[in-house]
Amino acid sequence: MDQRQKSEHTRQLIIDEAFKLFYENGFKTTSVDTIMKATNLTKGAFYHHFKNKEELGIAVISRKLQKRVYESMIAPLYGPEPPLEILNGIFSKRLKNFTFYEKQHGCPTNNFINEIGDYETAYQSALKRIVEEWKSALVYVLDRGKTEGGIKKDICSKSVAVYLISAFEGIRGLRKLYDNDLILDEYMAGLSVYINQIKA
Amino acid sequence: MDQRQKSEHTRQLIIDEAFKLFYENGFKTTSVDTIMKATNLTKGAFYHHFKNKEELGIAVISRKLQKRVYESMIAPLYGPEPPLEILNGIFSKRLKNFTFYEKQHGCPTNNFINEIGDYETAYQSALKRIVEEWKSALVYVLDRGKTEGGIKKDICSKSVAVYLISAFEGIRGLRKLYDNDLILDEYMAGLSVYINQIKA
DNA sequence: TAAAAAACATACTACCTAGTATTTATTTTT
DNA sequence: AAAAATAAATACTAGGTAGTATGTTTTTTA
Repeated sequence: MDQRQKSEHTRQLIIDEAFKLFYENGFKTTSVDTIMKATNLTKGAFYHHFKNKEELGIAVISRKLQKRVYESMIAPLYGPEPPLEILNGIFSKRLKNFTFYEKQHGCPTNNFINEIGDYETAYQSALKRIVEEWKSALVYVLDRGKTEGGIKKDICSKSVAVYLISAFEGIRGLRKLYDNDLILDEYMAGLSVYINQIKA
Repeated sequence: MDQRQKSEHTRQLIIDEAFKLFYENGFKTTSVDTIMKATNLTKGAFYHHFKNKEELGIAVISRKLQKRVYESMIAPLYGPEPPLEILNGIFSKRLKNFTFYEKQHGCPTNNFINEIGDYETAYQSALKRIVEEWKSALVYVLDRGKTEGGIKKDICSKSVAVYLISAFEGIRGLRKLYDNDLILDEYMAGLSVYINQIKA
């Protein structure tokens, strides 16, 4: 492995372990020491690759989080299936298939938003970029539904997109408080009322 | 002031200052020292009134948070106005009237849920109690709408309640990322689509 | 009014925290 | 192969952290 590859590998390793620990224990309460212990490297390596903890936070958000959201929540929106079917898959079906671990710890993006979304503009911007990308993709699929048929033409795509995202992030937080999926079932039934209203 | 009153006053002072600091800077990152500095008392006073920081956290949730949510989000649900009007007031109108400070820092309950909702069962239970009380009140007003007319009889009150709460908590988080109310307007338009669907 | 108890203050401990300074090992370049 | 550059380790600093031990003041009780 040449130097460039090795360096990139280490950087990614730090980001990966940091993401995991941030997700499980929170951003502000996860120390650089703890992260580096998880990588089996030392503090020297950390400060060689990152200026400070904030730079790592931004990297975790814009590299790791962004990618995860894109793969699971955004890319499917550009698929060929009927819009309503896609929406149901993203906002409903997916939920029940989360692991215990994912249900317990909620949505990584939502956790970041609520923990450090009001902390510094750098974090705000990085997180906002994710939300905006998601919103755009939703507007795209809703507009497609309007032209192809299946979705009412008189609803505002942006508004529906925001409401869908809000409810999804909200339920991922609420689920943390419970030890079973009942609240998820109720959310899903509540969502289907919504989907029903935008159906043409 | 007799001893009992004085003691209760101090306890409440600590809870109030703690709530404020937790709201602005997070629970885990607000130190006991910082809280006691805000009260102009010392650590001795703190550990006389509370066993440890966790006990304070629980007190803030079950005394301060619960009360706030009750007054602003739950009590109005038992008012005499038409159900749909009440729902619009709670989940929509209220939003725009939040102060800059409240928009910036989001919903105190939601912040707690996302920061420590997966941390310890003691926190979970205390937070769950708030959500359940809110949910019950929503079910009450939805059921009233069904019998009095105004709300469709074939929707599941519990599900609609959960979906409304989810979306509300979600948007209070998202709003942190933006420096204006556009996202709130979109949420409100998205909500009105929902309200429209449950209307009889 | 003396004793007891409650309310609080002061001073401390042991440990964790982000970040720095310096050294060593490994590659890459010349 | 020597010089330069990069990757990473080690050892440190200055300050924050929850919690404790003990002392002092005020209020209540007997």
